[in-house]
Amino acid sequence: MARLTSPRNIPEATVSRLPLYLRILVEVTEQGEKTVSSDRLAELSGVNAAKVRKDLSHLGSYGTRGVGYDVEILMLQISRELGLTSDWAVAIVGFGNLGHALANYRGFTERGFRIAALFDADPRKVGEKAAGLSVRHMSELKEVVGTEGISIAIIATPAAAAQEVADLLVEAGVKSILNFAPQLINAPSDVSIRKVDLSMELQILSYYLGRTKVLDAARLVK
Amino acid sequence: MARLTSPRNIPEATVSRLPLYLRILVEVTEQGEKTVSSDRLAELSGVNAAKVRKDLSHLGSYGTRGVGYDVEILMLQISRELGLTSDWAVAIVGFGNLGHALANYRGFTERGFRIAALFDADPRKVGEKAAGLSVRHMSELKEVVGTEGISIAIIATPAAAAQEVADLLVEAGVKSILNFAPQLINAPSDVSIRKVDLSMELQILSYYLGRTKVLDAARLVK
DNA sequence: GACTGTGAATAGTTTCACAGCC
DNA sequence: GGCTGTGAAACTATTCACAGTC
Repeated sequence: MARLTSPRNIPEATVSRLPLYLRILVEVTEQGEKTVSSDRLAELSGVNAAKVRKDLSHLGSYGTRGVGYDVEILMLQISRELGLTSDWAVAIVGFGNLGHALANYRGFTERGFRIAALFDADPRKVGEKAAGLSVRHMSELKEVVGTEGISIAIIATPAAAAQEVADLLVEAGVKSILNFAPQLINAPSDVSIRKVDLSMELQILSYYLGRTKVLDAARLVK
Repeated sequence: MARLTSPRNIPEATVSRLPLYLRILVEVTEQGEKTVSSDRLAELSGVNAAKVRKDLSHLGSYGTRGVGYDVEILMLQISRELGLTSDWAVAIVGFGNLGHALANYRGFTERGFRIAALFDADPRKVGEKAAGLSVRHMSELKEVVGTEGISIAIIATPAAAAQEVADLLVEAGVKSILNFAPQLINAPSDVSIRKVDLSMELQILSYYLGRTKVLDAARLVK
């Protein structure tokens, strides 16, 4: 199925920054501040002020010239746009080190993502507990996705299992996948996939380390 | 210090894909294939073939028209460009769930990143063990960074501690930081920082979930 | 005939700069 | 005077399309 443009279409780059602004706004609220300027948001988020304004303009006009943005209203608008007005149920597949850590990660629940089920293919792990849940066997996946109303799944399996797991998830009706396995996942185009590859991040840092070294060397030669 | 352009300057977007190609090439080698075309690399990496070719052209001309790329040579060139020809020593700061999981993560060592030290500010965690290492107290950080030759640090602390930890790391001479704390980190411009915000990833997925819902609804109305 | 390397075209993103409003 | 909202300009990245090479 082809992806249609949504009613109000927000650029990808902007979407990926909205959660950041939301986090900052929560912090600002906790400080008791009622309004915030694009300059202040820029400072707190590490994003250029013009970019903040352009990003926020995609949500509509919720700022007041000369004053700034009403923090409360802006939070609401961003939450609404991101679909965070109700909580989402999340499943974690793969109960190794990473899956275990993610199950216990406070940040998810704090931001309205309820970890609703844990799965593993290894019968020895089935029944282990974390975050008040027992690990279930993969064979239960389809059923549990239905009963728990799971919309988002996190893949934290070894690379070799990732595609198979993704297929099962798609079959069960999951439309959003966050993939931690270092493995490309193919899925129908109506399924959103994001990936986090931890080793890749270090390898990218390694590149820039190299560049700095070259600079240092150049400086020494001078 | 201002960031200078490096000798052969590779676009950021390309740099961030080089580790991906490298991973694919390792897989291809294991299959015993000696050459690989941009089409095949595209298929295996989920990147468009023209983009693959343009990316690789930034390394120089290591392909052969009518044949493809020599897998061995290409791996070597990418490794060299990414500065992965020797292993890097990595420190993990923060020994909570996530820090613990990262310490045991096989992917890092498999790709040449040696976890060389673990730190935590909590005296009760000091002495705990993971991956053959004992957790050390933050007060030892500066010294250990020197003796272990640590170039890259991973911050896996709560948000509130992240900036302070980053300051200590910078003071100790660390030039690359991977930040898992949901908190902006400020550092001198010669320090590279990458961030991974797990909740943000789910929030972004939530946005696209919302879009699909709208589509489904639209279909139902029709 | 198969495949790379790359200019040219296109698309997407960021930044500037300022008119317009409070 | 302070600050938003936004066209226009600048930059970055992607994709096309094909000449050039093996």
